Amino acid sequence: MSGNMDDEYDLNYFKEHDFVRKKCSKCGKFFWTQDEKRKTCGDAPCDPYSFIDNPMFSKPFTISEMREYYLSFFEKKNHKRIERYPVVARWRDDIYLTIASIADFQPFVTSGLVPPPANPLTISQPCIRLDDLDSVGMSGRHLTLFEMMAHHAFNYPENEIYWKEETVALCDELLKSLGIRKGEVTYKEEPWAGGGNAGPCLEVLVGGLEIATLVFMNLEVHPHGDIVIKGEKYRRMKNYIVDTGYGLERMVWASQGCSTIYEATFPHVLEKVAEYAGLELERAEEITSMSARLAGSMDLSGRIELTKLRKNIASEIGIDVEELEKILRPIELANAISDHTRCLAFMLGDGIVPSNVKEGYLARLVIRRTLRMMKELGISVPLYEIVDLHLLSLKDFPELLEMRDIVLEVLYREEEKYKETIERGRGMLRRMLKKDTRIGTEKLIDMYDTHGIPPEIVSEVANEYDVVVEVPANFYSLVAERHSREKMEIKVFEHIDRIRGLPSTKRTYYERPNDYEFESEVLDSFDKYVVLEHTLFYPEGGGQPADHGTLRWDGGKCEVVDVQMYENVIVHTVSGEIPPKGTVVKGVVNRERRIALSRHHTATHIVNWAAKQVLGKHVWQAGAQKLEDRARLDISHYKRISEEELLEIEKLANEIVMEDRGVEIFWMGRTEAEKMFGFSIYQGGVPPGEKIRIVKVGDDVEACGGIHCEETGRIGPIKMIRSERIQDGVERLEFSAGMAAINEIQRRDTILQRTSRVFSVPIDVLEQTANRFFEEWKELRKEVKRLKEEIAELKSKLKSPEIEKVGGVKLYVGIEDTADMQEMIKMATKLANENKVVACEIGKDGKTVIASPRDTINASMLMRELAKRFGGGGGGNETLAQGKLNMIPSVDEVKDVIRTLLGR
RNA sequence: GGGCUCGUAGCUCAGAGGUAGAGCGCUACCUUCGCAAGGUAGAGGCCACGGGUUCGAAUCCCGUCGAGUCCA
Repeated sequence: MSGNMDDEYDLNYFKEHDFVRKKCSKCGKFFWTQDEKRKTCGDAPCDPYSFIDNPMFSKPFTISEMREYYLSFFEKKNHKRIERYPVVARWRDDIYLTIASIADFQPFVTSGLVPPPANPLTISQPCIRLDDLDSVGMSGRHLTLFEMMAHHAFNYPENEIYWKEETVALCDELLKSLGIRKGEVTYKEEPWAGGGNAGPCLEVLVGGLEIATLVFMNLEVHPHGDIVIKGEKYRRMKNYIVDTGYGLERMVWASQGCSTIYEATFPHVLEKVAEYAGLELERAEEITSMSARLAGSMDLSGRIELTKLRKNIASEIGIDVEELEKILRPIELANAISDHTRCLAFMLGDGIVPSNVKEGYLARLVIRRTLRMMKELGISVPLYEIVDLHLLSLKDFPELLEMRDIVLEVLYREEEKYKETIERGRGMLRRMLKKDTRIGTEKLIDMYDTHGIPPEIVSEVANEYDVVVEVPANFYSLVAERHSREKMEIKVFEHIDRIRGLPSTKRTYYERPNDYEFESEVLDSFDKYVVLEHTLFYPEGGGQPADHGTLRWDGGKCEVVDVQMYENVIVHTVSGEIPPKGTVVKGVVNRERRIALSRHHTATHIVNWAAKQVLGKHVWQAGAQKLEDRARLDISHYKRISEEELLEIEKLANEIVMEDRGVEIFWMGRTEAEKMFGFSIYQGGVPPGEKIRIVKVGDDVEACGGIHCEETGRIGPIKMIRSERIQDGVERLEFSAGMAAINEIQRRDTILQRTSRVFSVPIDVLEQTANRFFEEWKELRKEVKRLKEEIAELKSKLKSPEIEKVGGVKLYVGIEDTADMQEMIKMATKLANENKVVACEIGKDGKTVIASPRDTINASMLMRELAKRFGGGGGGNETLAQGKLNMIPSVDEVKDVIRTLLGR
């Protein structure tokens, strides 16, 4: 760490309020305190918790009370209260979940590009962090979901709101007002870095607990930076940000002085969960409290520390580790279950659909983890009931309750699905164990990786067969090894450096969406690329493919086959000769293609909206692609879309078309747009920049850079083609719009017409006719099979007299005129089985079947010998062989082959 | 986005180039006062679909559709 950070903390506020800077006698870090006698920094593991059974504040607070107290405190201090953001970070493409309050304002507000929604502001932001999953429930202080209360000030060179002095003063005043006594707060110096930014930071410690972090973000990663933190070079930013984070649940915990944060945060759910599990929490109160206190003084990360923790606590209390484990484990599980279900209430309530991809996978991870723990604890009520307890009690978040029906159904389905997976796995294991009683590491990994069966289940089933399974300690890293990452190739334009010197291309396609011809100067041209001063050609983006067309100039012409935008420079890829630099070219955009693409684009917005109406608010665009003849829209949804729903979506979409609504397109400040329309504007990803382009189609509002129809009526008909499940939890809708829809409808109609002609029936009865034919065909097939057997029976009886003896074996050779393979097999096997005859049936086309009784002649060898002699191929087993001969042998020739075979 | 599995009787699955199978369930009969159970016989298969390789494909290869699962 660079030494020049030290004076960052030398604040007047500290000096004026009797704070002194000290060096922790244990960890050696510096901290500020009003307590002359204090030697340690106040943080774990240097100090133990002192607030348990000894509340830090003047009165106990509930979550609601503390949140309101905090927010109104800062409101009184001229901060604007801001509504919370969703826990799924839709406005960002670098993280799935909201992990901190500052995440709400990254990257555009923090970089200075976009003004904040208010300045300064205060917020209580629910955040989800899944990195410490293993500690949740055990440590007494880890939660998957917590509320980060914060006040933020965004300072610019020309406009400073406030900085370190005021931030610390506000913090100190807040804590004083809560009843903290002088000398009980320490401010520990701890430089902070993360996400490309860094800065000095003070950790606020009370009673051994870190309740807040005051970050002064003023550095950014830079290759020539002069400040080094954690091995990275940073430099000062022009703007600097007060990024505070107060742990709501921790403050409530400190105010109550109960054993764990779980008791402070969701006491009612915890009680219920204990009740479901038949636990009596009071009886273990003393041990829990002791354990929590000790856990506080430990830095928990990873398994090893946890076992160490157990040992310490056990020796402290004076019982052995197993005994302690038995008492603590169920309580820890109850804690974790209560926590995870609260996390799920927010995840699903904010619209995450469990899936095997993206944020949906994280939701599934939490769901399955919870189910496993519920099973271990012997809870038989369904998962959704526990989540429902949270939904009903989270009165400060009525928006979650609005999603209740969907959330509960999703959870019900997930639980059923998981049960099925486990059941299937058990079946597989039982079958496996019947054959092979060894289960190696390889098999274990395979079961988990391929079928999702965790090692616990494998051991459990193996125990039924008295098979001991050894689970390697590094099991999950072995799984990870299997997925050794292949690096994705990021396509970078090869001539990017040449392009960088050029001015941004003027994009006239936005102003003149109905023009297809223009003239412009060639700013640069090389290889097969052309850059113009301005262009009507739309570059690929937002799921809309590039325009095609032609460029003409004095003495030349070329086809535009692709258009891309690199750093605001639009590059036309052409085939044919290229216009020389400096010439003026006439560009003509392919009109049909452009119209088809824009129809599909506008239609995509409408279909997305319609799908939300029909399926629910959790529906979110997961990707989209427009083509000339159709468009694809991927949406998040937790079950298959039924035929009826698809028709309903189609109807709704076409209604919007027929209402012929105007499509409004305008540019708007990002923050303002988010405020006005919500985060649902980011359906197709997050566009960069301060101003974003808003496209309103009917009631659908999205940030979108695409080219659209001016009225919905211009889209023409929208025809849903099909829905497809592309991932678990992601449905793809395929549809055509405009002329493409007409083509699709006509294509389908033609198929119907022709098919009904095949059956000579009207279209109306086509389905029942096809059904009838299929049923009859199946009947006839059975009938034919029965008849063939009957024929074979009869024929084989007739053949008995023709049997003759060759070299000690009875032989029948028949040349069949009409029989097919199946029939010949039946005849031959009958002769072989009932009359102990080597039967050789040869069809007119050379297809041959040989059946031989055991201990006579190997049918397969005979077949191969015949094939060798007469051309063709074939084989089989000892008693039955099939094949095809190119020349049909006479009976005598067959006998001859048999004689030589027997002679050997 | 990437990887790995799997689609065979109503259900659970075996078969892994050579005549499509087992258990449960179903139907009928036998046994019983009746039920449970047992015995006997039987029905029930576009082996997901479309191509290819082969004398021959449920089986091997490619594609499509459907399902499961792990990783990011």
